[in-house]
Amino acid sequence: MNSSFLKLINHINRRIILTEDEQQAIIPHLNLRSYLKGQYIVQEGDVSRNETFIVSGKVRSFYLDDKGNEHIVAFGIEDWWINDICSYTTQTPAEFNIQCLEPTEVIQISRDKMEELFILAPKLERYFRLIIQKAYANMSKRIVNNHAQSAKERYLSFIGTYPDIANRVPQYMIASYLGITKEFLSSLRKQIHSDAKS
Amino acid sequence: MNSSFLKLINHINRRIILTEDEQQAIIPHLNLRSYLKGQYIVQEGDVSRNETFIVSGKVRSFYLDDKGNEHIVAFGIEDWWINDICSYTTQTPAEFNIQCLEPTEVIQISRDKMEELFILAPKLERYFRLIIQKAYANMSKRIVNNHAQSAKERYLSFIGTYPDIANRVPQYMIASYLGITKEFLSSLRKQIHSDAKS
DNA sequence: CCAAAAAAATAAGGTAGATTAATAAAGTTG
DNA sequence: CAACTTTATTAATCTACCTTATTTTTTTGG
Repeated sequence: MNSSFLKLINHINRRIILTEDEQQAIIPHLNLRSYLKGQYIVQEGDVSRNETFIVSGKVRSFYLDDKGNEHIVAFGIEDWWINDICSYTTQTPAEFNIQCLEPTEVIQISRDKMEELFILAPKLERYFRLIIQKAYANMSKRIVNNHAQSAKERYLSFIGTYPDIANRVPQYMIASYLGITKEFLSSLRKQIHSDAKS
Repeated sequence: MNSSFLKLINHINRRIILTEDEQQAIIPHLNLRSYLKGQYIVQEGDVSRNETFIVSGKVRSFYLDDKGNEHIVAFGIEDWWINDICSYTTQTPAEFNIQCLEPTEVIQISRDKMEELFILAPKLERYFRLIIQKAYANMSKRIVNNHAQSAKERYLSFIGTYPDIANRVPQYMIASYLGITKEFLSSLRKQIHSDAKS
């Protein structure tokens, strides 16, 4: 089996049990696709037609406000699903952009194919329920932490939890994700470094 | 059929199609329960053992930080599911409290009963997937709005979207939900009222 | 390997929202 | 309805974080 497809099948098998037959049946519904750095998987205003699983690479999901400021909602890395779920489920124009931060390989499943898959292997409903439940729980904690913690605490917690993201995306994007300006993040980093020395 | 159960069945039927048999089979798995104002459906430190659907009443889900400050994560009203999903799925101690703000009637389904239900009617996996997807999409927008909008804008948007909650819970809880202090919310309201007059 | 662009750092001045503390209003209960 | 508790207002002071502007460093690509 193609190693990218295998990666997804393994991801599924870690959460539910697929028979050999089911695994084989799923494969033809999958669509492998490569994006270059900077390219968009979903653009604001377009309708999101696919569920997207990241095989390799790194993406960001962001929102442009009235003043043209970017607000990063989420990063996506290897082995994560990423989408504008609202656009995908209601087939309405996306409010978020999903852009590749490096060359990125993904597996996509169109909405029609997804419905076929759910009939073929209803267990997949559970798989996606578990995935989104996890994402929801993380979002809830993030809401709370945004209120309960200072920017410095949130930054330290972020680089602790996602060191690979922290090291490989520009700082101004981390600032945007944390909800602070790049200038303020820069000054926090200065503080943190001088704290570490003394 | 008991009218509370009917309320839940209708809620399900609005998203998936249940046969008459399936509806009848679901009923015995449901557990009707009443709480008084102030009582806890889930307490921090306890394990959440049930999925909980609000038939009537109003609840809040909140987190206590190190300094003992309350941070409201969500409100729950009629026809909403509410839970500490992380605690429920992993059967670990809850980080959030879920407390009734008025006398509240709920339908609960224990984890074991839920597994039986999923075998009985696998469609329910889809129902819960749809429910949580919606909640996730709302959370994402809330994260963005917390960054893109001022406290005043968030407050106005909140009372516009949830007038029934805004009118029936104390202001200091709305402040907590919005991530601001009650004093600052009070001053925002003063501004808003004088804006309206001039 | 150099020029241009993108990202990061620095610094001064400004503001949204926090903190503290005191008072007033509204709800609750015996 | 009086005493008490909870909730809301007001106001002064304070600070975490923003804005704007300039400079330095790093990355990119021809």
